[in-house]
Amino acid sequence: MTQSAVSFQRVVPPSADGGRKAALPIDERPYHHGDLSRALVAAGRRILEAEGPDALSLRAVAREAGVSPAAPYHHFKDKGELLAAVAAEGWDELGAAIAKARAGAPDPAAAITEIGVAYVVFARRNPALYRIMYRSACDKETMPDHAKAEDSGWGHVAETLVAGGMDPADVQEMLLTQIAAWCTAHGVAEMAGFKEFEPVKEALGGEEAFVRAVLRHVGIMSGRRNAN
Amino acid sequence: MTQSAVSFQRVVPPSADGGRKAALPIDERPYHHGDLSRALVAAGRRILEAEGPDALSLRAVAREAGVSPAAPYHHFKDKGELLAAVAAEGWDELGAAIAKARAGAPDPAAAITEIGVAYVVFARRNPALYRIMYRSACDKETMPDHAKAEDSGWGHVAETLVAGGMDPADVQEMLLTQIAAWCTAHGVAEMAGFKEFEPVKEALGGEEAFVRAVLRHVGIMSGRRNAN
DNA sequence: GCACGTATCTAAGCGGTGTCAAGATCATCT
DNA sequence: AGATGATCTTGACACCGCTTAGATACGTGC
Repeated sequence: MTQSAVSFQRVVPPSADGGRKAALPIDERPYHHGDLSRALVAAGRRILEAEGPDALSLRAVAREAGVSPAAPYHHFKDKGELLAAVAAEGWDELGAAIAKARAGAPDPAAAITEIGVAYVVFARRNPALYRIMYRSACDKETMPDHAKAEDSGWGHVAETLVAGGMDPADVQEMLLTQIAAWCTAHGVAEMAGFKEFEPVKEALGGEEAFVRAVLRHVGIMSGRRNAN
Repeated sequence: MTQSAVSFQRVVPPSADGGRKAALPIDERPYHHGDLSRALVAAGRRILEAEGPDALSLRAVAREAGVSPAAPYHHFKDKGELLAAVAAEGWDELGAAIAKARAGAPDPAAAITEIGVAYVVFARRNPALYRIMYRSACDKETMPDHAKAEDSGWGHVAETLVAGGMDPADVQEMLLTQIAAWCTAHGVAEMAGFKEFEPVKEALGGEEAFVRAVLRHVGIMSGRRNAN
């Protein structure tokens, strides 16, 4: 494409406001968005944070992106695929948070706990996003691709277990440990907000301390061995 | 009320077919149902089992019960309240399954594992119901009343821990242990179907053995103590 | 520099949903 | 018998996911 034909929809670069164009006067709105799929995902996350997962409709996302209700169908097969794209972003960010937590831990045993804490903290800070993330996974009964990639939570747990002395050839033991760790983190993530636990949280000095206590209580890789 | 005024809508007792009346000729259908709220919950469970949680709409429930779309609003404030009623039934049944599993265990340590297995088995056999159960709990960030009642999962875990020697006065330790157990069971319940775990399940001889292995791996109350 | 194919978007509409307001019907109490 | 309150229906509204048909703009080939 020649530079002479610079298209006017780039006057406001799409990344500047996350793809929102609804504020523009109608006749200044370009027919082609330019980067709609990314803008739709961004709009989805905004709605998610502002109004919760139940408000996340395809039409609302299109509205937020300043586009007709049918436009998203040219970028996503259906609503589920859009949600999966939003969820994928979440899994990536969760993976990054976990990597950071692991890097800051002094030894593998501590790393396992810190990974769990980072997991729960992420889920508690982004509850709507976390629900979307898990819903698409549970529906398909598969771990999301972004969650089992190398630089993801799952991978970091595996590496940490090996660093802590576990034999990577013992696939069964590795898997059982990873599953146990993952399940506990997921459970804590979904239940940590329950009002019944407020007293304990206060006694321990806040929710993060509470989470740490629960995870340590389970004690994945804390030196104990199983009676089997 | 006098017995002389026996109402004709009792000709077919509501429990006989679970409240379904759609099969009756239209002009034989009584204007008043007689036991609609119970029938609606029963209809909800039928739809849940037959078509999954996404098909569980208020209108579908009303249809299944042979009643107009607005009728449920005279018995439930909104859709959420109907779902909560369905969920409550689920929590009761889960409590019963847990009680049974606990009763069949030789000692407290085994009981904890069996309780967990019963929990996961229930969730895996009634996946749609289980999702409804947890959704209404997570939305309100409270344990469902039916789940924390005396003869419920939560109560049975507590009693088992005490029977195993834990000091009930140590509220914090009790709660942390219960939470850890509950979280693990919930996590396993939601992830046990993941395709990635198929090999391990086969190696262990089925899904129930797999669940047992994971739960034992966490080892709530299996004689080990925490490094804390 | 222009035409054409294709990607992108809009408009209109279908059947479905949750929810509400108004009216019909029935059980019961006086 | 008449009034009252509970229960159910009818009809409507706004929103939803999704489809089809047509409009528009981009970029490539000439």
